Amino acid sequence: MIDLRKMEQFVAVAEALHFHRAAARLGMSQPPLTVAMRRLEADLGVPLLERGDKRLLGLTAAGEAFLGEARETLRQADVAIQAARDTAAGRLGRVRLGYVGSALYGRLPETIRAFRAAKPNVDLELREATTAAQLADLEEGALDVGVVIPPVADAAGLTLSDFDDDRLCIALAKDHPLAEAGELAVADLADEPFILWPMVEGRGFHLQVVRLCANAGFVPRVVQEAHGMHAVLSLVAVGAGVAIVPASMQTFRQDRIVYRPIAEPAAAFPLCLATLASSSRASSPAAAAFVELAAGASRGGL
Amino acid sequence: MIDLRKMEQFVAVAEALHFHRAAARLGMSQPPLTVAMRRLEADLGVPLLERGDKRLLGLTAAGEAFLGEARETLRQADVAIQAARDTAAGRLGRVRLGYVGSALYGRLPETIRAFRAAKPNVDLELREATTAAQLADLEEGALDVGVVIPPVADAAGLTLSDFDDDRLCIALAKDHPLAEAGELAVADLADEPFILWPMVEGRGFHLQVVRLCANAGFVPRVVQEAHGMHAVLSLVAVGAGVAIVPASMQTFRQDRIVYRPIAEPAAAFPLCLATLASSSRASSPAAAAFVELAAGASRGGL
DNA sequence: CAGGTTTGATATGGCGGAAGTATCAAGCAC
DNA sequence: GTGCTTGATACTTCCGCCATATCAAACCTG
Repeated sequence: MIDLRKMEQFVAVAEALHFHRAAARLGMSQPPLTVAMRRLEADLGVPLLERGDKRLLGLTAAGEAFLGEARETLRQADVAIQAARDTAAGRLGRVRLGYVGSALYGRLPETIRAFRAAKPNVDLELREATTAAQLADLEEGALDVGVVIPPVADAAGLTLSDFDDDRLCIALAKDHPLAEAGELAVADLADEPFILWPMVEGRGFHLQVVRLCANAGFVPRVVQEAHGMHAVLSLVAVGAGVAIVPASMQTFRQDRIVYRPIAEPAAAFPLCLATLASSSRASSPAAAAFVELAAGASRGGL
Repeated sequence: MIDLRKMEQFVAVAEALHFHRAAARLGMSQPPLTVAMRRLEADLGVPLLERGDKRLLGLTAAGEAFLGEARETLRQADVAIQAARDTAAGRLGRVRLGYVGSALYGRLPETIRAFRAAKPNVDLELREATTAAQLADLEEGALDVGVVIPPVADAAGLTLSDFDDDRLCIALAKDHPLAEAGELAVADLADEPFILWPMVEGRGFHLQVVRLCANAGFVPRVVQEAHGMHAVLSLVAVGAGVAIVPASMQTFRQDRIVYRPIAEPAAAFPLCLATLASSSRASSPAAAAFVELAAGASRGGL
């Protein structure tokens, strides 16, 4: 019989293309894995692995086809188990929500609060991660909903919906020469020292700022990287440089900082909700409810 | 471990709400089924069945939730198995088929139609390309099957098989002086104005014609290039010149055109199917099926 | 209420599958 | 060649599943 265990083993072998490493990942030894794969092939009546002389070369076409469907089967089996446990525990569901760090300064916190209030029995798991990591997790079924920074190459069956439509603005020390101006263009900052948060933490936002400067014809001279938006603003306050931040940061008022809007249309800073097309349909009604609530709030303004 | 067998058993029990009948349906006896269900519940850590005093009353909420997802899991597992088998049998998959432009005027279209009808679940991707480009793509694994013009230097492990055995013929305006002749030699055309399709579109065919003329001792005087075989024939029809075309074009009868066979053996215009030797074996059964169908039809005449 | 029927639970033995250890065989690197 | 890598094979052990046999409780029937 072809059971989930064999599928799991096959997926490991197919991914590692190496019996020994696959066995290690499965926490077993190599010989039974070899035997299991031969047996799986025998049960299917179809070769899945292409064996060169004493070395795995790759998957056959059938192997490729089986790999994808087996992954889906394992994911679905997990859904079944979770569904039973969640229901028994009185939970109506679970939403694993990923978000890029910069989303915390927009309307995401309010949305989270609203969802928790509307569905107190749904587990909302929060995970900060980059856009790329979230998309990967979504495809693996490790995430239900992601708050990501577009553009997103829709490799797999991802569904996107607008979530937040923030803009970027410029944060300056109050006594900065440019602080008097009404509206600034990004180009005005060409010679200013920049404070930016590091590439590793919030890659999408980092790129957004760099791209905005590139459009204005210069490369920002970064004098300081700061972890976290509040650290960035603290450095701006002490006059270390200027920063480009989400406009929603203006809610954090501080005497020594002034915010100036950015004229360029390129200063738009939208966020999208991404879900796996198949996931929102069947396997997670709770996730669908989250997306719906977020979209509804979006239409209703804030 | 929770495997597919237990899910299958649970579905049977949940549907029958009766251990004996469920066991009968599963082709097993009742006692192990009872044990299996207890074990399933223990593994999940959740009761699924509501037991009245010595009688199954129904499912718990968790049981209901699990039932649906378990059914889906079983369905998906079946999809995985079928996908592997169908792919191996060539019923499912993808064939990337390259062809030289002139192949479109032979039996390729009919072959494509027959294959699509025979294997509706196989993606047949069509790409027009020169012989050289196809051979390169085949070696890179970017193409599964190519319809090419021989001769082909079998650099790598390419497998060739005869596909089409057309001949070239001469197309003349009906009132052309040579139209009365029975069979013509290419040399008879030495002083005629030629209509040819351009080098860029159908390089192999272009060369074939030029070579044929060179064998007959002259260089064709090309008065007009026309994109596409039908454009060529239209120009022939209005008396702009003569053309050498695949004999299969004779199926496009037109009052103002006559076709004449060419005596020379060099007027053969064969096409071959090329596949990567290793590919036809394992990595693409669908491609192998295409080749087989093409070869079978070839043997069967038509 | 007695006795049989229905329905599920329990006990035990056999069989098969899966994992482990040990070992082998073939290719590859130095 | 020597040693390493990588997969295949042999054999043993152990665990889980299934079947038969049996039990226990509830239900039905006269």
